[in-house]
Amino acid sequence: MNVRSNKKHRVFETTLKLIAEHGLHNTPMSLVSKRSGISTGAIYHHFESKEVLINELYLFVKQEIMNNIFDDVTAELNYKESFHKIWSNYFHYLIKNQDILSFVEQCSISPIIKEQTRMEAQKLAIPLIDFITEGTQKNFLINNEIELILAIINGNVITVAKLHISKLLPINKEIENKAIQTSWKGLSQ
Amino acid sequence: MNVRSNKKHRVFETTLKLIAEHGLHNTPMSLVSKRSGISTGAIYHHFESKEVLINELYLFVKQEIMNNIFDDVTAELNYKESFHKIWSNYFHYLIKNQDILSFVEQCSISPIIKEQTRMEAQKLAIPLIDFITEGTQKNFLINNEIELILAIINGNVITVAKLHISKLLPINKEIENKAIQTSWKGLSQ
Amino acid sequence: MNVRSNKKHRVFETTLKLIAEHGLHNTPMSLVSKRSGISTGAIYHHFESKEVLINELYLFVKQEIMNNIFDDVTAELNYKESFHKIWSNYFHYLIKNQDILSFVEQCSISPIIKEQTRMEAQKLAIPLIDFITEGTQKNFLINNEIELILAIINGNVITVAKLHISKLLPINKEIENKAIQTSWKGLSQ
Amino acid sequence: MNVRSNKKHRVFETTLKLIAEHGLHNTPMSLVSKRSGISTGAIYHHFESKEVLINELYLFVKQEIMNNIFDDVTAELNYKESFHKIWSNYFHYLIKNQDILSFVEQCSISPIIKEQTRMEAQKLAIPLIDFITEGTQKNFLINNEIELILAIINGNVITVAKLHISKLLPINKEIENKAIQTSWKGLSQ
DNA sequence: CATGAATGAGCATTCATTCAT
DNA sequence: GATGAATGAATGCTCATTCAT
Repeated sequence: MNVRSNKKHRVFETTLKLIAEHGLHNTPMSLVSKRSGISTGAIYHHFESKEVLINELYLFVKQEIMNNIFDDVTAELNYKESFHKIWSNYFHYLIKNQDILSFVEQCSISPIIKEQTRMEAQKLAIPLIDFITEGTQKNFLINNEIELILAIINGNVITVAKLHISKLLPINKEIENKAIQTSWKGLSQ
Repeated sequence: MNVRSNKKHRVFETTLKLIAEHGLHNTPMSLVSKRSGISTGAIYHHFESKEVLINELYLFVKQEIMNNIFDDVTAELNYKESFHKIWSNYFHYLIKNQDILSFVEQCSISPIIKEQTRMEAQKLAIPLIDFITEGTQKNFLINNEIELILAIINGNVITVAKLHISKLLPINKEIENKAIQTSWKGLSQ
Repeated sequence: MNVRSNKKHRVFETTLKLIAEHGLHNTPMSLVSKRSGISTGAIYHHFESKEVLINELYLFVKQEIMNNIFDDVTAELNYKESFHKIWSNYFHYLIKNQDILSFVEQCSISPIIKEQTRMEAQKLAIPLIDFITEGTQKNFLINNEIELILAIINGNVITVAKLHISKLLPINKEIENKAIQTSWKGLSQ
Repeated sequence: MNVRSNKKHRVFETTLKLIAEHGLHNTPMSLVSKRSGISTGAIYHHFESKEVLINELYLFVKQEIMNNIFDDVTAELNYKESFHKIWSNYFHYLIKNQDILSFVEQCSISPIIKEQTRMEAQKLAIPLIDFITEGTQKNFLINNEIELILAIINGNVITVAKLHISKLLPINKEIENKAIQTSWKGLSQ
């Protein structure tokens, strides 16, 4: 990463942390500047506006998630095992990166994320869509619309991660496995 | 409803609409005042601060949801049929009240909602918890932690409602039934 | 004048003074607020934006000028005497209100004044246009386009007032009279 | 012109255009840099500050005007004809260089132009002052103060040029001649 | 000499909240 | 209780100027 993207990266990290801590509604640019050690002017050199920063950050974290969920999903695993691995990777990524979970959820339906951004974010999910498509074609998964299956898996992972974070039900390996079983049982043939 | 709660109600409705439209981060009290036709002074008479208003509204809509999801869930229905009915009621309530869905999701993990509020909201779900507890005790549902089952059902309904609203996949009766089947299949014994 | 317009009036006076002193480019709203003793919020309650404030002020001072230049122009005066009186009233108004002269001149060709405002300002000059029209119809003035005559008179008064203020040539009664003679001689038949 | 002054010249031209377009109050150095293709660093190498740039530009355009108004004013013309020619040259220069007219007028009374600059600008008018002095000495012009005559001529030309640009009264050759007659009639013996 | 990213004080404007009426 | 004008700290953003490369 060069100096330029390094700076963007620092702004991303700081913004993520602050929004998780103070909320989307309560994170001034001045605080992002102070905490990141980058002047407001420099931030605005990299991002046209706060809205653009948030939207770019949204795409960035969506990409980061995708970069992590296929870890150790090798050719040796069968479909069910791969499903299990991806679900688990995704889940552990979220609970290790609670700022990201918090940010993505605050944005999930907020008008701050523009239609264009949501469309681009959808494109980032293509590897996951391919995986699901494969599952339906080979009759591992029920023959539902791909978007529905994707949404349900995504929703399940996030739901369980939020449950863990809320401390209402700390998720240990056993409960995690139950949750994955529930997802798989609902969606498999 | 007396005059006082009538006014609170108007503030709630207006705030809900505005937050769905402009986002939690972008809904000034002055706009709530203008749109509701209630002076800022009067709003502050009913709500100590904006934060209090948001938190009270959060509890209000959570209650409203609960008030609607048991409609037509009568003694004549068996457990699976009741599950189906509740899921469907919840889903249709959300897509008929998209402002509520949008508001609840924007708040779902935001620090604007206080711990105390979340705990009270949890209490409102008792009828649903009872329904799930019954299901696990009578072995209609898998023997998972109640909180996990509740979270997964809740997550599924919201996920599918958001999918519908996003227009990525408009949900007709057929797809709705597939979604309910998926939930049931995952969670039932 | 009621309380409301009183406040607008105070903002006008302060802004006028500050723009004359610091220039159109260098007069922040915060200073207008501090000097007028009216909070920025209150200023923005009365004026949508700084641009709107400047444009309204422009119309206000144009009106003020018109309110003063027909003083003592009575039916007893003949046309030439009236011309002399108006010229003199206008001139003395400007040198007594140098802030107004400075402001009007800074705005005279600046894009800060909108087309709409210029059109409305033009309407305020109707009494003067009527006076010139009378002069051309009764052959006191040369048969030039009214707009040309108006512009030349206006330009002459402002030019001489600026000369006085610049201290390059302090204008006493004798020089003032010479200047008026020059205007009259150029424009009369 | 060497490389250095060439660059200054490009900055002048760009600044002029931008101030005419966006106003004295709304022309950032960054825009001057971008539009001129000269880095801000380089601009600050040639001009100590923005204020210095504006003041130098003011003198530059005043000089440019003077460089053009004596065109074709040859020994063969009599005084009145020379007066006519100068007036016309000045007028046509302004309407061909509306950016200059706009800039000079925005500066005309603004505190952005320093006393020192105004004094130097006055010196540039010496050829014109000589011409007027000659006119008064030879009794072609009325015996008024030179500064007054200069100011009135200058004011008349600018006034008529602004009238043309404002489109309130497009000035054709006929009207131009009327305007010149008015100036001459007012100022000649 | 030239560049243009970086700085940060300063700007226009907003908005939660108060309080005189 | 109700009103909404007023407050002024805080916000998003700009821009004159600097300085490392």
